[in-house]
Parts: sequence; C-alpha cells; structure tokens
Amino acid sequence: MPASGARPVAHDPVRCAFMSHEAHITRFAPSPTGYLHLGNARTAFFNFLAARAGGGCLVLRIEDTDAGRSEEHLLAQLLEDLRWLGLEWDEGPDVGGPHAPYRQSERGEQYSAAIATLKQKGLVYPCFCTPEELQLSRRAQLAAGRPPRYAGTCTRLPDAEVAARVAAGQSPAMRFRVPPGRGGEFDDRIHGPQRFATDDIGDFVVTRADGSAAFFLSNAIDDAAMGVTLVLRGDDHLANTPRQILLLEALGLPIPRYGHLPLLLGPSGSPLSKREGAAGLHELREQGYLPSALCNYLVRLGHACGTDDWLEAADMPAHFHLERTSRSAARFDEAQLRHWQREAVGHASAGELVAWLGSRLERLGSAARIDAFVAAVRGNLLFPDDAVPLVAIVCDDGVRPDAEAAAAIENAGAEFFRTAAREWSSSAGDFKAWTRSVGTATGQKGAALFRPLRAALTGLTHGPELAPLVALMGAARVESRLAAAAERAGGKSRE
RNA sequence: GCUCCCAUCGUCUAGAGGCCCAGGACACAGCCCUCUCAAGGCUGGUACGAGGGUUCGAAUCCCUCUGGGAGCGCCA
Repeated sequence: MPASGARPVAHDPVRCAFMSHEAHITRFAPSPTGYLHLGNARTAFFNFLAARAGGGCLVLRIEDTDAGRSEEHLLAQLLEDLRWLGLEWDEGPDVGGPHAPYRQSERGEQYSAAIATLKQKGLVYPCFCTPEELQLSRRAQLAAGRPPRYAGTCTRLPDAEVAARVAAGQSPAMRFRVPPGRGGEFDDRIHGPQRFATDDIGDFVVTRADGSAAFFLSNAIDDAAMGVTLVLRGDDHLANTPRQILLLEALGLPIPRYGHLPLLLGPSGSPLSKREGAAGLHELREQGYLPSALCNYLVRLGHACGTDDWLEAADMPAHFHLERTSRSAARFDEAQLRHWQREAVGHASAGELVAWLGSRLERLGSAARIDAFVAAVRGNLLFPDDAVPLVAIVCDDGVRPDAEAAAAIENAGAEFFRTAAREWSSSAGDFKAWTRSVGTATGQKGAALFRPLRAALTGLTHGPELAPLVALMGAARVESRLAAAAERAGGKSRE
C-alpha cells in the first residue's frame, strides 16, 4: 500500500498522463448515525479502489452535523469496520491531514464563511416559513399535480420586516436563490452527460434555523476545500448534484467530477435498508465472514473486474476500472458471498485461521495441536462455529452418533468393531497400517470400511479426512469409541 | 404529480451493428473422482421486458410503452 499522505504523485499531471489509471482524490463521507450496510461499504470500497488504482488518495470525512444522533462509539465502530474491511485512508479524523478538521461538527467557520460570501452576493435570503407551513404548501402542490417546490413566500421580504421578525425572536433559515431560466450540465463518470434546468429546482435551505449548515452546502464545500477531484457516491445523489454544482459555482469553488454508483438491492430486490439485517457489514463480520471474502464479492458487485478468480487485496486496485462500473442496481446474493467465503478460507494463512477461530481452539491446548487441527479441518470450515463440533470430536470423551452414523454402526455389526479394536492395539497408532489390517481382517474396503470407522470415531458420516483427526484424538479415545460402537451394534442386533 | 436514472440466465456479469440461435462465474441438476463432506473434472437447463422503427443485418442505434428506483426535506 502507498504510504499515508503520498499525494505528490497524484498531483503530477505529466506523470498521470502516462498512467493507465487517473490519480483521483476521492472521499468517503459517512454520517455516524448507525452501522454501515453493504451498500455504504461498497461505496467506501470503490472510493478506496479508485484512489489506489491511480496513485491518488482517499479522504475520510465524517458528516456528523446531526449532533444529537451522532455518537462517539458509533464513529469508533465505523472506523473499525472500515479498517477491518481493509480500507486505508490518507486523511481523516483519526489520521489527520492538511485539510483538518475532518468532522463537519468542527468545521462551522468554513460554512459561516461560505454563507457570508453568498449573502454578500445576494444569493441567499432568510426564510421564516415554519416546517408546518412548508409541509402544508408541499401537500397542496402535490394535490394540484405540481412538483412540490418552495413556494417563494420569503423570497423578497423587505429588510425592515426581516429585522422586525428577528427582533421578535424568530430565527430564519437561509435559502439559496436558484437562478431562474438557466440550464446546466455535468459529465457523470458512470452515467455520462447529464443536463438539468434550474427551473426544476426550488430554492433550497442552506442554513438551518439554528444556524447550522445543511447537507447540500457542507457536503459540497467540503469536497472543494479538501481538494476532492472525484466524488463516487450513491445514485440517490444524482438528482441532487445540480444543486451542489450551483452552489459551488456561486462560491467560485472547483467542481469535482461526480460518479453515481447504482444502488445495492436487498435479497428481495428492494433497496437495502438498515432493517435488512443480513446486509449489515457488522452482522456479516459477526457471522464470521472474512474481510477478504467481502472484498472479493464487492469488487464484482456492480463492477466487471475482469476475472472470476480469487484476488488478493493488494491486486484489487489494478483490477478496478471506473468505466467498468455498472449503471444498474445490483442485488445482494448471499450464495455468491458464501462462494467467496469458501475461497477466502482456502486462501487464508494458518495464522489467519487461528486468529479467526479464536477461543474455539482453546481446548486443543498446545500450539502444535492447534496447528495440526487447523490443517486437518480447514477444508471443512466456512464459518468459525463450524470448528466447534470438530473440536469436540478431538477433545470430548465420548461421541454421540447422529442418526446416519448410528445406522452405519449398527449396519457394520459388533464384530467389525471388535476386530478394529484388536487391530488397533497391534498397529501402534499407524492409521494407514491400521485401516489396511482392519480391511484385511474384515474383508471390507472402501466406503464399507471407512464409513463405519468414521461413524464410530466421530459420530458423523461426513467430515474431514480421518487420519489426522485420529492422530489428534489419541489412542484412548479411539479405543473407547470402538468399544462403544461394538456395544451399540451388538445391543441393537440382539433386539 | 413533475424531473431524472435503470432494464441480458434465479443472481453477478461479458457483449460498445455482423465473431452471439448470446460467453463466464455463482446457484441448481446429473455423472466422474474419492473413506465421507468439501474441492476438482465433465455434462445439462434457464436470459437479451414489450412493441415499433433505422439497417442487407440489432442484445447492441432511435421512439413509445411497461416495470423498477431515486429526487423534489430546516435527513444525510
């Protein structure tokens, strides 16, 4: 990964011209009001990839202007989840940077300055309309079949009236005066050229009655102030972009490039919401999904990354191409995620798996036993909890066969297990030699030989390769389980 | 209601007028391999939303419709 704050390369136009990827300054700007869902996570990830692909950088900005709802622990959680996913940002609230602060709650002065400029230019006016009045007006317009836009009640209040109402204790919101009769355009990096007419846009609030900056303003001017060159965000902002462009133009600030990513849909095909539990990044993490699985899934969700093969995190930026991004919504499909989870487990190092399995391995005791266990069972794990019954096979005293295993045991008969026990004592714990001699002595081979042994030893008819499991469980368990199987088979056959 | 966005297998996608009676991956089904499961190998079914154009030729271009979504907030 490029070093933090490695920005010089990104700004060198000559250098950029020779690179296949553009160097973008991208940003992710979440508000810490809840857990990240997969859609946001993907937006963050794409911004990260777009930045890394061209040697640019990623800015993390926290939009915590909704002071009441933003909680400190949610912010910490957010940062942790992003890091867990493997994202790294070059500037942000925790790492600092040249455009600090990175929390909007601390950027009040910047917004005040912008408002002052707007006021000076006469592009903004105080609005005393109450939420109730606005609501009413909106409803009336809708009922009349008109677009619900600001009716213009306060557009031209005389200075005297404004002064009087302020003196009377009313505090106005500030609205941006949208220039009438104009057109505009911008080139969306994903959707292509977009046109808009200012007559379709009503005057919008730029400062709330309490003096705080509203989203359109804070978001747009922070992008400009932080040198962001590419804004990758959800499709739901496409129709908002003209307002931000108007604002930026009015302030004489640079307008970034915009790219609007299609929304992510839940399994049902409706937009992802906080309620669709399975799609929360944190929930997926708690279920045991590995970050590398998530990343491999996400690079292909709404993006043609060009390969169906497993990608290591370090190789992902090179496989990311903005122009390969889909314009239509993509659906979250857990079956597909599970596939990448399987791959992820397969590609993980032994150390990673040990950490992933955590306390579930405690009963194994020594590090050597843990390593041997992980090597033996890794092919049978999809989630950490899958290890629990396998640990039990190795560490529990007895084993309770499931229905299929019980049937297999009864089928083999008591004599089979008495023979197996006899051969075990003379094979000195050599699994191969043991099964070979059991086969010879009983005349069984293949499934007829291994299935009952597996059933007796593990209580299951499926599972990891038997040999390493047997080595891990030790001679005493093998002996007692063979005896138990003989008893079960004998008892049943007599009934 | 108005403005805007989107539309290929069940899902993710390839496809930028002939290479496509549409390819890959996941999922599903069958077979093979195998001590079982998983993996792997092979095989199979399933898609260009509808209707009009343009063209010698359209999944690809244009129009209409249909369906889905977003925006029109003192939410972000």
